[in-house]
Amino acid sequence: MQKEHNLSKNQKIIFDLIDKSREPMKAYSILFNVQKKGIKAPLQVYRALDKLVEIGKIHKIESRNAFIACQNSSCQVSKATAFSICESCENVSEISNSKLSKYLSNFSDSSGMKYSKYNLEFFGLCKKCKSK
Amino acid sequence: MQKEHNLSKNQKIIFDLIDKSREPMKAYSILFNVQKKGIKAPLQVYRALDKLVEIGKIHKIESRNAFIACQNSSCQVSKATAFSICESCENVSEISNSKLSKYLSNFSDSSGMKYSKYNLEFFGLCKKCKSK
DNA sequence: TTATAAATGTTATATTATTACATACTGTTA
DNA sequence: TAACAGTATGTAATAATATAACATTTATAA
Repeated sequence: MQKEHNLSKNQKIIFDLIDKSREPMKAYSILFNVQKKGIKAPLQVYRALDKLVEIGKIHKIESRNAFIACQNSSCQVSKATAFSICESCENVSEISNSKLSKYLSNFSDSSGMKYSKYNLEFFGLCKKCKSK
Repeated sequence: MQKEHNLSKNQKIIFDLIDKSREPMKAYSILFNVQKKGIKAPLQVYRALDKLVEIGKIHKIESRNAFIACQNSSCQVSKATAFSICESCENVSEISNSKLSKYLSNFSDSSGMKYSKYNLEFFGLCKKCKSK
């Protein structure tokens, strides 16, 4: 199970904002949105984001420099993430597919490298955009 | 087969530099290295990088904002990329594993999304760093 | 309670990437 | 070859993303 983390004040403000958002949020858009709550500087945002990523409450979409709340109540998600990204509407969702995650978590090759984490991003067109 | 592209002057300068590098290169490090060749501005670098990525001669390592030359002579690689990244020495290499690429290229789920591209980044410790 | 780790606040700055606009080159085809 | 379209280049300015450095405060636990 995921360890229960007591979020600090800033962490909670920022997590709640991201969690409510239907789309990935960028750091400076987060900053803009929390300024009325007293969070004034980029570093305050980035520190909270770093922590939230570390404990798996949010994920960074690397190709977009944006953050979404974890959709997955199960454990280990911060070490094994997969997303689908629509290149037209930019909708992003977390893929929760146990076969996929099992396959990738168990992946090993001849390089002698020990993999402890992965991030996978699929790109394409979502149902809506496909039919346009 | 991969279409043969005649690289332009800037594209060639920048590709050659990246191709010779044993590690992923960042845009501004590339800029610094090609200034003696007359490429003076970030935009000149980014334009060449964009094109080189588009035609699959290089790949962007999203989690590192860095670029490496494609190690794969086969086609389609720019649409189906996988890398292993050592979190200690930051060594990055392209994974060429046909089972993995087949599995991911054929991946589909119930979302109704049509996937046309993916990027996968594995993290861990390489052989050398593991034994330290 | 005292020490330690974690979080916060603040200023400044570094790094990564794009906009906007003008010009030049390359290849095609009329 | 002239005209065109598409691609590439040059340049300046600026936007967007992220971190360094330092001082202080709060939470946790020994």
